[in-house]
Amino acid sequence: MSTKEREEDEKVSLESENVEKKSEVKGSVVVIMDTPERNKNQIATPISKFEESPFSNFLNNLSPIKPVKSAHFPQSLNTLSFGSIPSVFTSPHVSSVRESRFLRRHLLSDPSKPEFASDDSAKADADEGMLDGVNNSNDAKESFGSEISVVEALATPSHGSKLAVELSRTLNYDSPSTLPTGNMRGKSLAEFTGSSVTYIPLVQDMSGKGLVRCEVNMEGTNEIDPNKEASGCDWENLICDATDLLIFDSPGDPEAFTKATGPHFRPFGFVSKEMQNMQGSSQVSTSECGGDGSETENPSTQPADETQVKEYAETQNVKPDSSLTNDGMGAGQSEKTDNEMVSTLYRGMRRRCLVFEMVGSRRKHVDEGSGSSAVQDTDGNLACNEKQLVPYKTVNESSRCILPGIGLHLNALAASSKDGKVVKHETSASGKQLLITSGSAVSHHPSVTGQESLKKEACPFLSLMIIFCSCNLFSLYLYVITNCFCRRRLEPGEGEACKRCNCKKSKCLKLYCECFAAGVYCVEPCACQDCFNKPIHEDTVLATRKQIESRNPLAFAPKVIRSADSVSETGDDSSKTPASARHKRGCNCKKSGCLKKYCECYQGGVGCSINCRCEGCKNAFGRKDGSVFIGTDGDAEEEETTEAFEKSIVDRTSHKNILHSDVEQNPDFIVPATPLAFRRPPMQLPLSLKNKPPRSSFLCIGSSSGLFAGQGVVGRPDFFPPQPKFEKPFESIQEDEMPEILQQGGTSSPISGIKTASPNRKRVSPPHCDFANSPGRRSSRKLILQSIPSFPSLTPNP
DNA sequence: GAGTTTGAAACT
DNA sequence: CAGTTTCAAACTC
Repeated sequence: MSTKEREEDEKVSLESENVEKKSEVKGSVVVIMDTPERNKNQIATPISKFEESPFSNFLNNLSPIKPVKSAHFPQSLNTLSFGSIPSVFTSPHVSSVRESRFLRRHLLSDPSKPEFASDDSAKADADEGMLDGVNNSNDAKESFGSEISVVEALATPSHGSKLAVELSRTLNYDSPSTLPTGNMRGKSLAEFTGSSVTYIPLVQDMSGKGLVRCEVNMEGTNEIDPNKEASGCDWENLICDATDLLIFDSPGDPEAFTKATGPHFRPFGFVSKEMQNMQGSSQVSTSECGGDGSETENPSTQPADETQVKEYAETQNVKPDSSLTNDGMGAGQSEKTDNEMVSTLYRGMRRRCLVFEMVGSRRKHVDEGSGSSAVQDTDGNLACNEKQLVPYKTVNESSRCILPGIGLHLNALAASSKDGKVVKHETSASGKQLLITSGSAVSHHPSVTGQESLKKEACPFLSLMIIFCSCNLFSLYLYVITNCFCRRRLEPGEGEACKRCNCKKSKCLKLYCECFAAGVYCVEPCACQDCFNKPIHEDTVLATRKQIESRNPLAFAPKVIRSADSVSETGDDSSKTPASARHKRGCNCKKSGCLKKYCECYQGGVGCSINCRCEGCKNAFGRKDGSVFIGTDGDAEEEETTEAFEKSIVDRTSHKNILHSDVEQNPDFIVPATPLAFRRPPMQLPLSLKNKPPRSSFLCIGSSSGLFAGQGVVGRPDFFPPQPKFEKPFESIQEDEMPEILQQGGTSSPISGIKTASPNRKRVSPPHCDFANSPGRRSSRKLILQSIPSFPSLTPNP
């Protein structure tokens, strides 16, 4: 080519660039993008325009962050952030409500609407922005769920967190892929990366870390990921936590929740499960099941699809996900592009995993390329990411499936719960402690594998949060933080509660399996053989479950029914009710005298009842003949004990704490937590039946508390027999997550009848935490959850 | 950790 | 519904 030709070409390119710039500025979808390089160059101009905008100034003023290049900043905001930002702040309510609807939407919207985004940014309020945000949040949630595949889950978890994740992801990862549709995409990598990069600085700045990196990225890097990852800001932790909280808290929309939590939960998605998963995850970044959690959610749901899609995308350069791009990508796409495309695709395919996948892909790039400094940033983070990636890449489907994202989350929790120290470790390592400082912090672990990656992504999110906080969203921010604390506290207890089975012949598809019976998937800690109780085999699990339920509709209902009138945990009430609890079916003990855990009544911490056919009943909680007080009717005594017990509880800041203490006193206590897990009742199950097991982790929490209160009152105080296995799950979780409504909600479950009987029904309606109140009410939780957003009224209402 | 006991779950 | 078998947890050593 002669120089002349070159010049001409350059001219052409410049023109095209200008066109692009204009289009970008306008937010038009169609942008002519050629090569990444050009894009890089191009980025500057458009940005400059924005720099001067009042909005950008506003941002600059608001946040301590000082964009290395202000120009970038605005742009990033336009493309990425603002579309997504709203989502973050859109209170959980919004997310919960709208998530399902918009999940896919944001992909489209974001890309197409730079303007839109900008407008949104300008107007924090814009509904559209909120919606998009929601959409983003959805994705984030999902992804988050996978990571969390931690906790959500406190499962679940595990909703809100996803929002944050989503947000971050959209900002960081999504933006590149999603922003502009069509041509944008082709070129986008460069630009997007640029934009994303620009965005990153903001986040990093927030953390005070990586301006340099940002710049580096800006200059040349196609690899957004490294930077982003590298950005390991303190905020990450916060975000993660927040996300977790959000996730868990916002069970509101069942669908959204389901999506967010992931398919896993549908069948069993129990809170307890999540908890377990979380624990596992934290412990195991490497472990297949637990560790995978972060990755897993999607895998479980669509492992095969993912891989296939990914391969397809890579080989074909085709974007499987139509939503992502209208136009094909540029012919000369870099691998990154492909990867991102793929990731994007994944996103469409499986939302939750996206984040992780994204990370993985990026990481992949990084690995391929010279090790990016970014990675170094936080060893822990990196390690985590790698771990995630490894499983993701190498691990076959099964391994991935093992842990749904949520599951991972839960595992993390569990781990944390098990070993609070461990959790702390993680948190400390990442420097996340900001929020976690509280002693309860334990929980945070969820972060470990999945979370960290998420966290990194979240950084942008945080920055945005900060900005918005300034905009009267601060309250929301605080709320998130608060939730984080709460959540974490719970986690420990919950995590411990995780059930572990040792099934060898039942394939964990029979009620012999505690995990299955509890409505949770088996996790790493389980020593089961030929286990089918995993997200991978979701269909099988569901089918089996249905079958069992067809025989016995109450098969998965809590074995111990408590009809406590409980009062609010806060417990001022004298009414703290005694809880009357009984075993659903009664025991049939003949040799144990109902004094050992062989006896389900005893195990459940309840006395034997008329329903029992036991012989020589000596149940410490109450004999069949009623000689011992127990639960059912002897309110007076019970109340006293109960009150005392509750007092102790009340003193404790959170239920978790309670659990902790209880656990300490009585190790067994922990166990129950797992069962909670029913984060979600089996999807298809009729509400009436399914409701009982508190489906959502949140629910479980609430319910658990209720149960807890009831039980605690009755049996525990003095002699702690074994903690009721059944109820533990519920107990562990409690927390604020359960809105009263939920509790009150319906008593569709068979149990309800009993509950109603309880003496003190007076429900004071403490704001949140009434879980304790009505064990029975839980049954209808499912419905309630749907209708009610987990997040109370926090509504930030910007 | 292996073996025994126990009672629920599953089967007939 | 009752009897038997299977199963895995709980328990013991």
